[in-house]
Amino acid sequence: MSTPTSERPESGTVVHLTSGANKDVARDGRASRAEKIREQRRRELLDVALHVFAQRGYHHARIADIIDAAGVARGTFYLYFESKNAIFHALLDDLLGRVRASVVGVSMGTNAPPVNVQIRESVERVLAAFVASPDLTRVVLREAVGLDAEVDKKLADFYARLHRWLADALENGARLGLLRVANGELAAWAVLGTIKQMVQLLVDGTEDERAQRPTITAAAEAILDYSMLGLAPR
Amino acid sequence: MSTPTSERPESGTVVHLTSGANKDVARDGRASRAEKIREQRRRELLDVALHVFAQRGYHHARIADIIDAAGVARGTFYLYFESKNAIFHALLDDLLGRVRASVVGVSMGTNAPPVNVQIRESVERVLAAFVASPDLTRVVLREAVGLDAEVDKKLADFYARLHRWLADALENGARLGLLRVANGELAAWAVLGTIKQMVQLLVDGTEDERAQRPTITAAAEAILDYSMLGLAPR
Amino acid sequence: MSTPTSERPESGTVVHLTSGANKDVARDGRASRAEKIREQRRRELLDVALHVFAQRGYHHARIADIIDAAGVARGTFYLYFESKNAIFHALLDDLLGRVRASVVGVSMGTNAPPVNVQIRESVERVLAAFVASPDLTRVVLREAVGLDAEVDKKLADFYARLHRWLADALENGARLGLLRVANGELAAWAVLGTIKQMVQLLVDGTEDERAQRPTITAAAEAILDYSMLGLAPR
Amino acid sequence: MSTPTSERPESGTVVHLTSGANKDVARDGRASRAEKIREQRRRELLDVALHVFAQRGYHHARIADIIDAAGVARGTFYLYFESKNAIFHALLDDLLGRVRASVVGVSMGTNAPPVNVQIRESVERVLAAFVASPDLTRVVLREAVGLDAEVDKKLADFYARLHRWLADALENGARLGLLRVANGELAAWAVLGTIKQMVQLLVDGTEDERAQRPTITAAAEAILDYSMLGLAPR
DNA sequence: AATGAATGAGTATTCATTCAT
DNA sequence: GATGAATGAATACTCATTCAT
Repeated sequence: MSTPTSERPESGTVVHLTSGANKDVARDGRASRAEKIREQRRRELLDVALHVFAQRGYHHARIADIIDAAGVARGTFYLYFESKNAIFHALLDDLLGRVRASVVGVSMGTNAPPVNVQIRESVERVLAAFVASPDLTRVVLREAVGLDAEVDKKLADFYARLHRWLADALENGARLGLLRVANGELAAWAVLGTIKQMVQLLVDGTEDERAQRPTITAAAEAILDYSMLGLAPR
Repeated sequence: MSTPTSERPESGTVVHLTSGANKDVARDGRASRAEKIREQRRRELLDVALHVFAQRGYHHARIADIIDAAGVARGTFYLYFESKNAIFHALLDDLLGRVRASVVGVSMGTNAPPVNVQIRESVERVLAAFVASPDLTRVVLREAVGLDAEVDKKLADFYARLHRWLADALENGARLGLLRVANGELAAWAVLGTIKQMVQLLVDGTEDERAQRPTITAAAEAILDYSMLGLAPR
Repeated sequence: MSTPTSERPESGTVVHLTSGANKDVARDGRASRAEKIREQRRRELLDVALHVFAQRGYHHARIADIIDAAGVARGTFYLYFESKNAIFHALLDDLLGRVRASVVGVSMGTNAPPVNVQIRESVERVLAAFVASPDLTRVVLREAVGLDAEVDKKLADFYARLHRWLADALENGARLGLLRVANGELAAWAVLGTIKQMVQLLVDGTEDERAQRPTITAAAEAILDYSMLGLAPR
Repeated sequence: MSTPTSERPESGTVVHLTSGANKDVARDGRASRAEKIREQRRRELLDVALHVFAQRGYHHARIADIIDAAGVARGTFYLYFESKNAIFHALLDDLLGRVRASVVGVSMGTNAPPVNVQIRESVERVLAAFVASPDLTRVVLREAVGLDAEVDKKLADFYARLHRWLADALENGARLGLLRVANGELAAWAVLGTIKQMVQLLVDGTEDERAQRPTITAAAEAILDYSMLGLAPR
């Protein structure tokens, strides 16, 4: 296997489980090892595929590119993924799952941090989840739309969920007198649009543009400043 | 030729006029007639292609689909467009051009309308330019990203231009004390993100979602309300 | 196009129709010519495919073999036949159709030839229909069974039809006192088995076996002698 | 291992005997046990393969189908059979061998049963040999022809042998004045065709056709009646 | 002996584009 | 201009077989 991009930090997160008490695990250390190797290869293929998709785009990426880069035989690819489409879905699920996990509700407990701080952190977390895998984010943002019905549905669901979360948050804020919201649904879409644009900014850009890219913190700051205070002088 | 969707308002304007008396156009009536017919066919092909792209997506759309729907021979297609890619570019240019044209600077003349009115109208015009061709907008938004380097460049330029326009406007507003702008560039991206999202909202959506779609005016209203006033109570 | 086997005598039989009065045919001599060329190519491909199937067997025959032998581009093949399977079906239909057409009922008219003569001629005609295209017969007999469900059905129908014809014939003969038939259905199968074996004999065989192959007449003779008189002395 | 069809009567005869006391077989009890187990597995694989071939046909049958059904690892298959082709050959040899064994010459001894009885029994034995393994017979009849050169040769030899046997029998019969034979060779082929057709009848057929299938005795009866007496009234 | 992960040769089919008529 | 038959490059996927453990 060659060494591909491997931008994914959580590549190994799933593996380190067998460390504690493992009396019954002795049973099939063999099996578990095989499992580990299998998982590694899967990750390798995912990483390589991501790289290839990023370079050539989904449609121009050939299975041959992936297996060549991974140093794996043709059939091996299909041992791990059903199809070219399937590996894209795996990548997509990966990103969407991670972003979803980064979204948490605002806690209203007495010793909870101030609401505005919570919100800022929430936004930062979401941005960070995307930016942690810029290639993946770029690939998903660029290639996923219109790929196939299932992908479309996944994306629609994903955005609908984010939208729901935002709309609920806005409504809560309004109820508490913290926010002034005319049309919660539309406003939530507006916020989502802002966030999406910032993600793109954080992740896209040619070489030289990348230099003047905002930091995650700056981007979150901008989102909140813009969303909360608006552009009109106060 | 069959009769396709033809969502484009200017689509039919040139059409079926040349039948009557054309004596005085003797100069080059022949040539001009041919020219007109040619233009008509071109439009027809564009309309049909848009329809096909909207139905099946760019990648799944076959030239055969287009010529079948247009009732035109295979070779004829290539008399009007260099390639499948070229007709997409034509469609893309069409939309981007129209939107670009809808963007006008804010006039500072003494008898010009109030600035906020001008801005509102500007935003509405942009939204309207997209919404005038919802299929086309949807196709461009869904299929254009990542299609090929040239398309990418066109889109990047287009958005960069919109961004520039917004950034300048914000800067002007700030200079005049009309706007409170911390980071003009970022803020402009934020506004652009909001607009893009609203366009998508106006143009996307399943059948039942379409019912609760905002009107252009409401969308523009939401954009301005959100952008100007922000969500925090004033 | 190269020159393949072309064992098929009726290759041109479908074409010679436009000879008589053709006032209205003037309309589209172009179209009819195109039609003719098309039909020729189709035949050419069928002939070549038969040759290839005969050489390598259906499963080992590659489309590449066929188009190489036909001197035709890959796509051209699919202009004429939907798939490799489809061209086999066309071949199969060809043979079965021809054999079916060779089967005629026995005429009972007063000035009709004697029944036994009619039967002999009928059997000879069937044998001749097979033997006229020995390669095709061999291919169908060798490759068709178990190829796919549809082929199986066609063959089953074909044999069922032959069986029906024989069974009816036997029954008629029995009614007229010309035949002694214990179990008409079984007897018909027995006759069919005899015929099939003879067809195989006429069509199969290695080079040197081919020398001692019976003639069609001898084979028909044998079939009738055996079927009618049996092996026991009379 | 799973439990497959196992239509073969001798399939289980060798099985599960070796569990009890095997002290006195100390010589090579180990080896013989291993041998027995091996043989058992081989049979199991043959049975399963036959089942799979019967269901999907040789070409559509995958090794995966066989090992899945047999509950055996991939490599294990190749410990018992060289290839997919090899297991088919084993099956084929099985059937042909059994049928060959069922063919015995007519005894002319003084206290031998009457010749006609012997013949009838011979035919019945052959039919029974086929019908004892209807699936296998069907598979061999459907899939073997045209599979590969070696299979073809085996079948040709097999039929040639049957033909020889029949031809000799006819000749003998003729010499003894028991039979009236014009062309012994051809007549033998005719009889063989009749037999083959009856075997097919006995073994083939859809569910409802199976009901009206003749018994072996009836089929043998039909063969002899038809072959000996012919269809013409005596 | 048994396992099953890995291999890689093999191929039917699609479809954008061309060009002779 | 218009036609549509012909082209052929391009590629995902299957599955029998191998071999290290």
